[in-house]
Formats: sequence, structure tokens, C-alpha cells
Amino acid sequence: MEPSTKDRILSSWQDSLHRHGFRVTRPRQQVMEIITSSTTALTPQEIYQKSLEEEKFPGIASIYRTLEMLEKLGLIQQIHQPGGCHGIWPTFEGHNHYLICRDCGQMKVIEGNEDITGYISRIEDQTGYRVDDHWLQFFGTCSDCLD
Amino acid sequence: MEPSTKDRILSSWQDSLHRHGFRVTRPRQQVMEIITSSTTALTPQEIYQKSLEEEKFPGIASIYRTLEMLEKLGLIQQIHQPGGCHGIWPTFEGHNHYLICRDCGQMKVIEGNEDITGYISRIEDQTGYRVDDHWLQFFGTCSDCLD
DNA sequence: TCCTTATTGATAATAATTATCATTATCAGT
DNA sequence: ACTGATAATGATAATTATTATCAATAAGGA
Repeated sequence: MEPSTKDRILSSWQDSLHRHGFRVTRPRQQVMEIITSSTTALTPQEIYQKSLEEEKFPGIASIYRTLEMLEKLGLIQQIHQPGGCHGIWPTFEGHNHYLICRDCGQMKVIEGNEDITGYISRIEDQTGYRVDDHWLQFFGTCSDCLD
Repeated sequence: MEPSTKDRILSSWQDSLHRHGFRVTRPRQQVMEIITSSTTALTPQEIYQKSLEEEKFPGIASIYRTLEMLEKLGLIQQIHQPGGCHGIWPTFEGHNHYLICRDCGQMKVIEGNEDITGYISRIEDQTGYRVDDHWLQFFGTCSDCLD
């Protein structure tokens, strides 16, 4: 049976932990499982709440420690959302743009290969800034919530 | 003498408070003054710290209350920043994009009249989402920090 | 299986935000 | 300008979120 996208991510994350000398512990696995299973960006507290549904769950401190580690490894990032603050979301290759449903929070990642270099050049000329990165997020309603 | 941009903003903010039945008090004036004078997006705590430099300063609770009011009136918004969370920034007419210096935090507002509607249409077709808003922020180095 | 030590859980400490309530000050109506 | 109704404040308690501490535990190489 083909490994699912989620399984491939989880497996690559475990490899990354090993490569960097981090142990793959039960609490860490639980946090990674929750993050990669979610269709919405979750806050640390939301991740903790979800973990409570399991038989054995991590302490809140381990949630924060795991998130800190995953972020340092570049495996997750904070996505900023309207009317609140950031939720955790996996990092993918290349530059990405994000699409968020206002109703259900469902997130979609879009490969950010759209050409806005012309726009960036004009901004640099106008302002004297040197631009090296950008965030582009779209908000709207997903097909499920449109019904 | 011509009123400065800042004075015009402050005056329109005071009008807005009056129109909505809010009183223009000293603590509120101090908070509005600090926000409109800043070249960087400030957190509530940073605004409080700046207010402490004045002879008479607001209690921390009034800072939060004022920010809540200004946000409800649509006069300010939260700008999300890399490696931290949001800072407060005035809202301007129309759709805007933001340019933030990583070094000094200096912000520039760009009229977001650049045409990305084609991009949005393609995203809607690909994903089935209906997109009604977007955030676009650029990060880089301002001309002062480039020297 | 054993041993080293990274990691955990429990909890204390810190920081940020919100709620409470008696006192103060804005401003509409004289 | 004065006055009164009450919105707003300041002080602080309560709540919530995050970080630090440290003895006990468990991952994973030998």
C-alpha cells in the first residue's frame, strides 16, 4: 500500500529529528501526528486539547518544547490568521502562499511560483527598500462552506 | 500652517470617537498620539512602555481598552510580523500592502492597487474557494538600514 | 539488556490579557 | 461657566498563556 502524504511527512520529520540528534519520543510523535492530521492551523493550546483525547497524553510543557524544536528544524511555521493570532502549519518546499477559509479554518497551500517579481522591483524602486521575502495569504470560503 | 498627516489622522480619529458616542479622554489621546507617531507597528506593551515616559500616563488596562475600541472602529489593525506576533498599525483607505524592515521594524504602506485579480481567479478555479480578501506583506531592509 | 543522558511530567514562575468596582472626569444640557 | 448623569479610569484581582526548574523516566547506541 502506498504511504499517504501524511505518512511521508511524518517519516521525513522523524528522519530529520534523528539526523539532528533528537530522540523520537511518544509525546513528540503525538504532537507531530496531530499537526499533520489537521486541516486547520492549530495553536499550541489547541494541539494540547486534541492530545487530551488520547489515552496517554503529553504535558503542556512538552507541547511547547516540541513546537519549538520543530520550528527550529524548519518543519513547521506560524501562520497568521485574521481575528486572532498564529496557528501551526507544516513547512513545505519552496515559497508558498496560503488560502484560509474564514468559516472552518481549512487551509490550502499554493505553490507561490506566481510571478510578482515585477511588483517587487517597482516597490524597491519606489521605497528604497530591498525586499527579500513576502507573505501572501488569501481569505475566503472553501467549497464545503459555500454549500 | 498646514496640518501634518499625523494631525489629520488624529483629528479624524477624534471625530470618529465623537460620532460613535465615545468620549475623547486623556488616556485615549495619549494612546492615539503614540500610535500615529510611530514608524513601527507597536504591541500593547510597547505602547504602554512609551506612555510611561509622559508626566501622567494611562493604566495598562486603559491601553488595552483603547486599542479594543480603536480596532472596533476600524481605525487600527494588527499587523503580523516575522518572529513574533502582531503590532498595532493605523488602517488606511482602500486595500493596502505592507513593507516591513527586518532590522528596524520601520513600516511602509503601499496602496494595494496592483492587479492580482488574475492570480485570484486562477486560485478560485483550482481550489473551489471563493476568495474575498488577501494579505500581502513584504520583508526586507529599509534604505536607512542598508547603509 | 544495560547505561548514558536527552526528555518528560509536574509544577512553580513569569508574562500578558481580561474582569471588577469604587472613584474620576467628559460633555450635553442648562 | 456650572451641573449632573454616566462613561471611563486606575488599581488590582483573576485568568490565561508561556517559560523555567528539577527529580524521575525512557530512547537508543554499545
